[in-house]
Amino acid sequence: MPDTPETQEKDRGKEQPRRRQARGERRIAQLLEAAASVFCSSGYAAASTNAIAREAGVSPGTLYQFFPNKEAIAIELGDRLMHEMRETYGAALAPVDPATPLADAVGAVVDRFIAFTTEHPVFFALMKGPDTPGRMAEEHDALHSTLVTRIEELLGSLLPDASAADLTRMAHVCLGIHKAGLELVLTHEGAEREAYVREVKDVLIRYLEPLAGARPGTPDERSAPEA
Amino acid sequence: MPDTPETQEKDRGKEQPRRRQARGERRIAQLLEAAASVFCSSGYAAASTNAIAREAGVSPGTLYQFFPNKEAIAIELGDRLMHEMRETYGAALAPVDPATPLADAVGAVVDRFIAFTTEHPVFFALMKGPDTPGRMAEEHDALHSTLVTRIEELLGSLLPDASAADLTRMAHVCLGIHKAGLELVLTHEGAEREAYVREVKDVLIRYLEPLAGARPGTPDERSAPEA
DNA sequence: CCAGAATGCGAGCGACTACTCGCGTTTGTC
DNA sequence: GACAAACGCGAGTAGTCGCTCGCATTCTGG
Repeated sequence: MPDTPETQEKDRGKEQPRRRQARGERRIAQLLEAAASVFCSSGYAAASTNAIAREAGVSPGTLYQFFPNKEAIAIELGDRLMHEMRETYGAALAPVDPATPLADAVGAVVDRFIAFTTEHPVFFALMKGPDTPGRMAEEHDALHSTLVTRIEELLGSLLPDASAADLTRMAHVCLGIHKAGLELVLTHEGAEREAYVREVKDVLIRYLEPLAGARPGTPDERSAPEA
Repeated sequence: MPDTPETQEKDRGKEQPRRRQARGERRIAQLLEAAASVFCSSGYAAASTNAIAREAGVSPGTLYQFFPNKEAIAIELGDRLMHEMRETYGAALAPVDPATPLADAVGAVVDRFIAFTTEHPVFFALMKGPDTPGRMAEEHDALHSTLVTRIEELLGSLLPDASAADLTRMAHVCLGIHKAGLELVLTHEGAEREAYVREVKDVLIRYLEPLAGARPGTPDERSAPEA
């Protein structure tokens, strides 16, 4: 009889999450926190599961009680980060109000993403490295595509005559600038970090402003260089 | 008697390059080429010495006849790349003629670096990864510092009133933009690649142009967007 | 209170790594 | 042609990695 409840359970839910006690949930959170720390300082590939377990103060066997393999740790971490990002900054991904001045729109988006990344440095660490595993890269690509599409929409409202290829290219350039800026911002602290944030915004605004032409807004309000 | 010629040889020249036959030099070039290919597709850390030897069509033992360890392969590769870059594009690092229009100066430098990187993709691969070994990172930092200094000099001639901190920050931003642009350029081919090159130049020119103020040159000659 | 599940441990397994060693082959030199 | 040095090989070494397994402990539903 192949239809015993056990068999059905194993066949139906591909990876039915076994019943967890409160203790287990705490361990999972603890392990993910440790993994974030280790990933952040070593990158994904160089991070060893034994090191993660040690950082969390548990044995390797305990780690594998809650995660089937190393990749699953990164995936779960990525899922939680994505979820929190969508929950906290979902508005930053929404189509922008065409009445908003360009400088304000760019500034707001950059501020939000920089705030999220400085609070969760592991997010950048996992996205940067070329050593991220299969499903992780997929998630990254998905986020990347989402952002490119949003930027394309914004640019399309500014440049109705531009071709789709041009819009896509410009969107990729904007994302590239933002990513390079993130790296610079994260390597500085305090006032210097603030200065870099302003600089990144200026780069984006000056790149996009000539394209906007005669638009409503206050183009002179952009932050001026100290010189 | 510790002063036998053999002892002196071992003590004096730290790693006296043993006498090579023409065959050996060929093998070294062959191994470096194979290493470049493997580093390029896997990054430094993920590249295995056995894979490099296999790619070169030799045994692991042969590889270690010419290189003391894995790091030495990357270092020798880096040294040869640096040497070739300085030899070929040394002029691009020299102080710019203040009479050159900004757009031309930026365009020339970007063109040269992009040409070098597309011809030697392993250069970018080794510089990008966070997994590069000790001396490799030092070389990268040295090149980075050199470039920052050159850009600071250029910016200083444009903005005599700016503070040193501001100049350094702007130089880092310029380098970051260039690096991000390189990544975009390398992931495209043909006409699309050309379009990205133009875009990167525009980003830099529009970032720097407002700072130059009323300068001689032909500011309207910069490439216009297709829109 | 007690059976069974969830949790926890850490020695250990197989696979992979950078790297070595002993021995045979090729090459330059006198 | 002989001798030494350079070249070439590939099985083998020690170490690390992700991951497993058997067994002890703690929790929880009935």
